Amino acid sequence: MSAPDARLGPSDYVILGILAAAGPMTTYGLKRAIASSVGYFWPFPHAQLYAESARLAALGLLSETQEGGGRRRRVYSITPGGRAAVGSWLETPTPEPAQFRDLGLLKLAFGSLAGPEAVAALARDQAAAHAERLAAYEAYPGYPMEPHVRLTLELGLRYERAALGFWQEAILSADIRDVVVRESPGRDTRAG
Amino acid sequence: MSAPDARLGPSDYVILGILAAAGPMTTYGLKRAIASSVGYFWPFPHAQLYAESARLAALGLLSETQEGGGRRRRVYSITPGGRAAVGSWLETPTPEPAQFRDLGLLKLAFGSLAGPEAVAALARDQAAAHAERLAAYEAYPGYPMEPHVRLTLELGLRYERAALGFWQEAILSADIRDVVVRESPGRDTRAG
DNA sequence: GGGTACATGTAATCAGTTACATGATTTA
DNA sequence: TAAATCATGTAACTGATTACATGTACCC
Repeated sequence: MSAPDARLGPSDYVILGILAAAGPMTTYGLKRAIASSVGYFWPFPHAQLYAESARLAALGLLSETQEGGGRRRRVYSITPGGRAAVGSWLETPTPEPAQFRDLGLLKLAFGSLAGPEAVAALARDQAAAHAERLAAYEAYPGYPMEPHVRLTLELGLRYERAALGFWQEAILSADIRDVVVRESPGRDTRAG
Repeated sequence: MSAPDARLGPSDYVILGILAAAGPMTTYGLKRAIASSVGYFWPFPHAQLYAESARLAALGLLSETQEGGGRRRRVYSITPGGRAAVGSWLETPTPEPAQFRDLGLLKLAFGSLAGPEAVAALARDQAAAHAERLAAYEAYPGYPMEPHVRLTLELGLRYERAALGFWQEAILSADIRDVVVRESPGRDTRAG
């Protein structure tokens, strides 16, 4: 059935998924649609959209038409091939672990190079930042949101709460290693 | 004092930080040192080390010497300039929010395109994967680990626990949106 | 009618990844 | 001593980010 499966990356599936779910739109439309859905946790700078969607069109997974009017913007829609590609992607398992890139955490790892003062300042900073994000998450409007997307937000919330708690404990403990010490004795590894 | 501050990225600070903390080593040594510290959450493919550390040497932040023996491996050590760079990096605040790239979450966001069956399968998958990682984290040896690094692991643990709980609830609920529904009543959307 | 914010796009660069290649060391 | 594994490195490519440039709408 001639699947033209040149390797697609996650970003490609974001584009395909949005178009499959919400119908044809311009590149700018894509930008907004992404920003209001997976954009919360999957960064996607708009410049990339142009390259990426052109490539998908070349692969036959999108079809591209130009507007007639003054500025001839491109409008993309998904082809049956594209739809099939998202579908099978959604159904294949996802072995790769999630990766989180946290600059604060990175700095913490090198805390021994800075004084305890600097580490404490870092903790205060990070706690504040996470509190702010948490508040922003909680403030999102509930109504016009696709349920699955809302779910992803729920996990985002939990991550933020975990981070906030972590950094707050780090603040409270004069010596930072108390965070772990306090955790260790009572911790039964119930992961089994 | 002529700080040659060509923009440094996080990866650069990883290299500088390791060398500052643990003394001179070969590129391969760096690879291992990274793997056993921040490598848990900050992926750093070894191929990048060669390019990156050469660049840092060119900037005068590292000094590079060749071994005399059969294979003339490069040994890097940090210069005073390099040490200063890490130091000031550690002391400047970190405004950028952490970003987590989670393929499972991305698929969940597009759950409406797949059947509830597929979403349920996804949830089962993800729960299993996170449980496994959680177990791996908990199994790390405690003793020879630098306390700050251990702390980062602690946050990693909490993230994994949050994710595990999330996906487990998703499994349990026949209809996936229950995860949110159950959360909602207690949560007053205080966004005004 | 000029400023400001939103919309639309290109180009250059940089970081990250994959793939490959080969040398050294251990082990069966 | 052959196979396997660990160590070391290069090259090519793809994806992500930055910077810029310009167009259009609205608002004062």
